[in-house]
Amino acid sequence: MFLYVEDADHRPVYQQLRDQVVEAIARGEIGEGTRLPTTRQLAVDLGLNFHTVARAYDLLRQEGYLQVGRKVGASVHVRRGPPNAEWHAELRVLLAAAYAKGMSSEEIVTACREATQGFGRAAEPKDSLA
Amino acid sequence: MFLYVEDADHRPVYQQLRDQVVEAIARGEIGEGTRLPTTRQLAVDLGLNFHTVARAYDLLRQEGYLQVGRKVGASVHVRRGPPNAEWHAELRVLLAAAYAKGMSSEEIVTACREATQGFGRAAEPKDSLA
DNA sequence: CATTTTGTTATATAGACCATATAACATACG
DNA sequence: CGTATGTTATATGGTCTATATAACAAAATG
Repeated sequence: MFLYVEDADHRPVYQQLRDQVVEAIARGEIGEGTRLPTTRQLAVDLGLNFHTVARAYDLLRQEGYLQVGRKVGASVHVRRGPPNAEWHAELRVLLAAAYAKGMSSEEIVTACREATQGFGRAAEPKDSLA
Repeated sequence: MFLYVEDADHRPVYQQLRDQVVEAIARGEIGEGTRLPTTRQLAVDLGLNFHTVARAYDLLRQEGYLQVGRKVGASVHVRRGPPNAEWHAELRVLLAAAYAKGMSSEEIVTACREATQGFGRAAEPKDSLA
């Protein structure tokens, strides 16, 4: 199950869920059309309030990863497009941290390449998650 | 001046300052030994409370970018070392977001390489900032 | 058409986080 | 010894996060 709550994680819970969905899409674990658990079901599974789950789903909808509708639930439906300025700014800060600590540009690029290993397109839409 | 406050930025102010110092080190604008403005001076310059600035400096000290001492102030003194697991996790999430939106691994690596352009080692220690 | 299911909206509370404020202390320099 | 700079302490107010209760709206199902 790719959705879970890490108490030791400093990110707000809704942000953790958002990040986990994004990574699952990138790894091809879920793809176009895959349905996610309902907000109430996932809340019960993870011991959360369904508003918290709904907040994660809404963020993912705003960012263009999910399609969410009443009665039909949430499913993956990615609005493709290049990263925005904020993404580039976040990338710069993150890579700057490594460079400032002594990593070379080439080592950084290698780390980035390694980070994308494991990414892949999902073969086909799935009905639900295991 | 590489330290400023962006009201539209969603990051807490102390985090913005932290990120700006890290980027300035990576770009070679400041290097080993460079002194930063005192917490009181920078607070006045930016219209902040000096506790807020001190919080940014303390975070940078904990993460190993600055050396801070009473009366002597803060200066760049980087504790070199490979990125930690949290850095790798943040990188994965960030790159996953781009991949999920349709970017290929090669395009992502290219974006990372471009993000490191502009990085460089500072020529020599400087007394203070312009 | 009624019921059920699922997301949405509204209001409220409590705790954590953030920035500020005031005050004082501790260390180090000149 | 006075000054400068960071550190610690306590407090306040606003914002954010997660939860809680309640109800509504849309859509699917039988």
